Amino acid sequence: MDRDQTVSMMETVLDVTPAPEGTTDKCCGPPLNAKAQRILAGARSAFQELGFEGTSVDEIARRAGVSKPTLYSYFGDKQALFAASFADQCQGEAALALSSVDGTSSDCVETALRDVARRVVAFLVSPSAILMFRSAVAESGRFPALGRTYFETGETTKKGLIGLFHKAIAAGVLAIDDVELAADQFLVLCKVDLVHKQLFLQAEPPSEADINRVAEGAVKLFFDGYRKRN
Amino acid sequence: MDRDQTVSMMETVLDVTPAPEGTTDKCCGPPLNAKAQRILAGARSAFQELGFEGTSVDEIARRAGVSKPTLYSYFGDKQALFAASFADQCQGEAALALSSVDGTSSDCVETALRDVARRVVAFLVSPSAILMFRSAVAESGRFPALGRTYFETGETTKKGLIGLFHKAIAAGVLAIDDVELAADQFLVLCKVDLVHKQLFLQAEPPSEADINRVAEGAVKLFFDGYRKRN
DNA sequence: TCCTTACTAAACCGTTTGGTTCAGTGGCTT
DNA sequence: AAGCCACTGAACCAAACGGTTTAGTAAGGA
Repeated sequence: MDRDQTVSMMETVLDVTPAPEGTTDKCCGPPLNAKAQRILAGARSAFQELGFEGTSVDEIARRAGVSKPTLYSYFGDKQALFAASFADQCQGEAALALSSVDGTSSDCVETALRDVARRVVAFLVSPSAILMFRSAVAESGRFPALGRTYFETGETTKKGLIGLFHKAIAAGVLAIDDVELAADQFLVLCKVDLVHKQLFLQAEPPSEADINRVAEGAVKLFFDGYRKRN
Repeated sequence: MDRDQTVSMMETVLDVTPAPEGTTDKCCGPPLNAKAQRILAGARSAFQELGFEGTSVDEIARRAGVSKPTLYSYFGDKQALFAASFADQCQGEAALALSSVDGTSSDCVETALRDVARRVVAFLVSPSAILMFRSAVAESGRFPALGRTYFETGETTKKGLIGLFHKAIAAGVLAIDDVELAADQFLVLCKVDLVHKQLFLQAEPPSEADINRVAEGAVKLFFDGYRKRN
């Protein structure tokens, strides 16, 4: 009867902790919040495949193997679940992306760069990165916060790359006046062709030869332009 | 359950001619099919803003200023309307994109290239290009035909660019062994930074200075790498 | 005058949506 | 034993969906 106290229910916490204090796990509770993780995983897979509007909450519950009320007890509504699932995904991918640029294996700059390029290309064309890019592009128009989250993820990768550049500049190997621009250029050069094909044609994942061709081309162009001359 | 009989739906007629035999236009019929155009325009704006699943047919009818039955008499169902609106959009943008690369104003290759780069960058960051990219990325996962259409649109632009390169190679100004790769590189270099920012942050359209910075950077890097030496 | 043609607003149909409620269950602790 | 707990499945709700039907209108040609 008193139908409309719906208002105060809407600011859900996003704070995923309605979980049991003592987790019901057998022992020392390896997945600190297993149910929430399963829900997030189900949500991610559904949202990636069907988009926000195309995904029903029932479908998510089905994929997560969880009842709908449980789902709603963890995440207040569909939007909150979407935001949480995307943030979770971003966090995972960010670590992966960063690992692509911070493992400077060689002391020869060109070799190190080639190494980085190969890893970056391989990362960018990976199914998970493609799916995530697609989600970000698709939904950030209506959910600006999501776009910002994704953008920041990319920025940290860029910062890592800029760190590399500064080292090479200090060593007198590279000469770059606009490092921001250079980093952006390096990264887009790693996207050449393959990402596009993965995105619009559903090409099968590129071969190592494809990856090498692009990485090689990127490094060559980049190094030709930014190598310190004489 | 029966979620995916989407396949054969996309090659719908696309042929917009359920219009009256003798068009009811006053005279020689200036807009050969004005109603269909209005519907397409309404559909485009709605789909771009809300996505396929997020857009209701009622909303399209409202934007087009047309009744729902009329809409259904022109385009059989929502998917057909979506396909038609996207194809229409692609056609428009393709012409615009191509015009960016085929107006070789100068006989100095570097100047001509700089000119092309500026036009390509300006095109890529234009609101319509951004919106279209977003649509293509968002929906091509579920509607592969759409992805292919968009990809082909990009390919024609690339072909135009490659034509330019061949002329410059013949003139002994550029030295390129893999022109496909070079064209891809040139185009992605024109996307640096600005497109990303436009896509994920809803930045206001970049200034001419921004565009020049990117175009300049692209040409410099490209020309450094592919200029014929000695 | 009457018929046809293109269109409209509005009601309608069956289904699905996001979200809630509820009765009940298995495992824990005390 | 009793109570608590997170959880489930199914039913339920109002709203919105894609799509169709209906009744009616304005214009043109005979």
